[in-house]
Amino acid sequence: MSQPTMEDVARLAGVSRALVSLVMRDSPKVSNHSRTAVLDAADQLGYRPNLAARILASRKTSTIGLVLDDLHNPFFPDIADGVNEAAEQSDYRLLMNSAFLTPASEQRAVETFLEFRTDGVIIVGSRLAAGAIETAAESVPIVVVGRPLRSDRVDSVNNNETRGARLVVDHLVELGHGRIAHIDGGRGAGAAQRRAGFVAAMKRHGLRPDVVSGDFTEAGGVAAMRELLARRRRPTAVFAANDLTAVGALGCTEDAGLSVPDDISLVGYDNVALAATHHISMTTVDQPRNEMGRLAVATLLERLEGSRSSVARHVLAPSLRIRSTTAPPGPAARRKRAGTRNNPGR
Amino acid sequence: MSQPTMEDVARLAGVSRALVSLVMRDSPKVSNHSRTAVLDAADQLGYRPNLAARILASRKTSTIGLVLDDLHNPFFPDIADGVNEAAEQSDYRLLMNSAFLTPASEQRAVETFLEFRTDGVIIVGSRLAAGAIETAAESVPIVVVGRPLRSDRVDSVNNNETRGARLVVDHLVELGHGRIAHIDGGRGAGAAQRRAGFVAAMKRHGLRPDVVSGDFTEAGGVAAMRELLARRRRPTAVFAANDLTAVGALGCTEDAGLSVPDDISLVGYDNVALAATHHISMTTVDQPRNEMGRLAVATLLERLEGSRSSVARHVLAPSLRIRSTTAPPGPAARRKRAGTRNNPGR
DNA sequence: CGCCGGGATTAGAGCGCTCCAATTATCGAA
DNA sequence: TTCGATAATTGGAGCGCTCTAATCCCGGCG
Repeated sequence: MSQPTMEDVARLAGVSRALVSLVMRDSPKVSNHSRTAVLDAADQLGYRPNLAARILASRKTSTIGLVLDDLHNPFFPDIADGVNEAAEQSDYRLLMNSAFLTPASEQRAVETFLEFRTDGVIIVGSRLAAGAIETAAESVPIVVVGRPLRSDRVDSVNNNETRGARLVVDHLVELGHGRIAHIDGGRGAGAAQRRAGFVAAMKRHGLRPDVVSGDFTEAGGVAAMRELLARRRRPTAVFAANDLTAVGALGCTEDAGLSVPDDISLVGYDNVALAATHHISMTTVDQPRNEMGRLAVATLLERLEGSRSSVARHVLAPSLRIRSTTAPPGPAARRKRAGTRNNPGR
Repeated sequence: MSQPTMEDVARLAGVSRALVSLVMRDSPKVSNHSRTAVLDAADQLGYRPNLAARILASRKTSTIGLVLDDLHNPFFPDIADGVNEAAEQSDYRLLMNSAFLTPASEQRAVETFLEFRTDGVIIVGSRLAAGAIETAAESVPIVVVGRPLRSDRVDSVNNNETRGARLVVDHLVELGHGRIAHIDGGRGAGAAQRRAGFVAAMKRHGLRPDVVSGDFTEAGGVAAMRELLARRRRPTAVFAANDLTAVGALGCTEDAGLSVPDDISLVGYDNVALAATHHISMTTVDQPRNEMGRLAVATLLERLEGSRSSVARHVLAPSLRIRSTTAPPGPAARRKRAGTRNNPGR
């Protein structure tokens, strides 16, 4: 299990260690003859460069670290896809870590990357205190995705949360809803902005904003919905902070023998693939996740290549996707729509 | 951005580099006095040990690498949770990578860990050729999860695929189904065994096994189901290779105006959280994913601590979860059940 | 009062690689 | 044939840490 080193390869190939190093890095200034000799020897020994040594000597890792808040939320893998695609086209290798929904885990993940001295770090859906991110950014360029952040040192990529929330409220109000509740994302990234956007939009319409707390998970959606349904006066529409929460709320509502959207309209956020399936067909707000991932990498590379030193704050436009979980409220509306909606039958 | 080194800390604290090293590793043989001095100095400088240097000098990374085939399939995050929990209780740090469903990406991910010299690697749902895994295992202990493998050097953790498939077929046959199709997982991990299990079980019942190809993705499920529905004689039941595929098939079936389970019964595999939601309520085969993740770590640690040198092949028992997507076939059965099934209404 | 033992500390030799300056080989031109 | 230039190769000095062996320090003991 003890691995061969460059020294071993050099000896076998009958050249110097430095030459082997050049070959391993595809330097053009190596004769074909010695190149093949080295490559053969390396192959024969099963040689593989030692990353740690390489990093130590070269003082760069050619690696970017990606921290995802929650792998169970499809939003994150979607971003990861974008990040991966962009990273593949660069010379950087990707290393990931999950925050498993807790700040402590996230901190640990980031810390690992800092110790590793990755060239850059992308944090998606950070739950860290702004100060902690700021501090980390002192030692490595960081791009935060999906977490609005006003910092003049940390780059960020977001969608316009306020606007997204407004799109939802406007849509529901237009349908005739007045009692609209919001299941928020608690301390999750972007939750505060979505909540604020909801409150502002409601007030704009002269409506009373009603917020119950959630946590961006499906279970959280179930719990919050249960609470809402238990009320004397139920809301006629519910805006969940993300699709995962909305799916939980959907299941809970049906469990209670109510129908969506006949009894209650439901809106999510993110436009995760699941929401788009015929079976769920959730009205939601789309965030261009793949693009956000790619943009995060591009933003990071600008820093790494030194082509930008000022802070970058990208804010992409969200868009409403109207599907089958929203409809006008009340029995009248329900009757009016009878027979016109597709009904999966399950 | 240039980081302080141990040397800097030592100088500031007025001690030697070696002492700082001891403090950083919580050695007990350091006086309280110098410990605080060092810690203060480190803090003041914002010192963070350099992982690369540390690894190089100590010849161990205290890191285990985790490679997941597809983040979009909740099966993998579930396993990751188990792995994380177990890793947290050990002294090993976790580093992840996604294979993004392609062998090439997976190979790259594994390669990164090999160069990094992680102490061990856990590959979940590997698509690599057995030979490639075997080769990699020459330089680092590897545990493969969710991919049956006969190797006398690579440890593995699996559920009994054959048995899982049999549970499904038996259940469907018991309900009265005869025309049962299987949407397989193509080249995905474990797909071959599930397929074989399906074929064997069908034959045992004297039925003709009908297999169409899928790829463990939702899109694959949609495509395969479309093909099945287009047939002159549709199957009365479909066994999808995993839940993701089943969800795709479900949506597709409903799109076609058919009802599950009235027109077609549907079974998945994995028992992913999504399948358990009231809204989907999918009959499926449960794999103890969290436990599998933990077991993978335990298995790896045994190797690392040298308490086992023989190969370990854990095979856990799958179990059937009967929910609302399976029912007896045919119009008669349908009539019989009229009004008895819960109907979400959407 | 010198010596001993053990805890605390330190010097120094690497770990496997990159990078730079320096050396050697190669080759055409004068 | 010689020289300069260019190409190819090499030695050696680190990169920032760990680890072993050696040293230091100090109180207690004979």
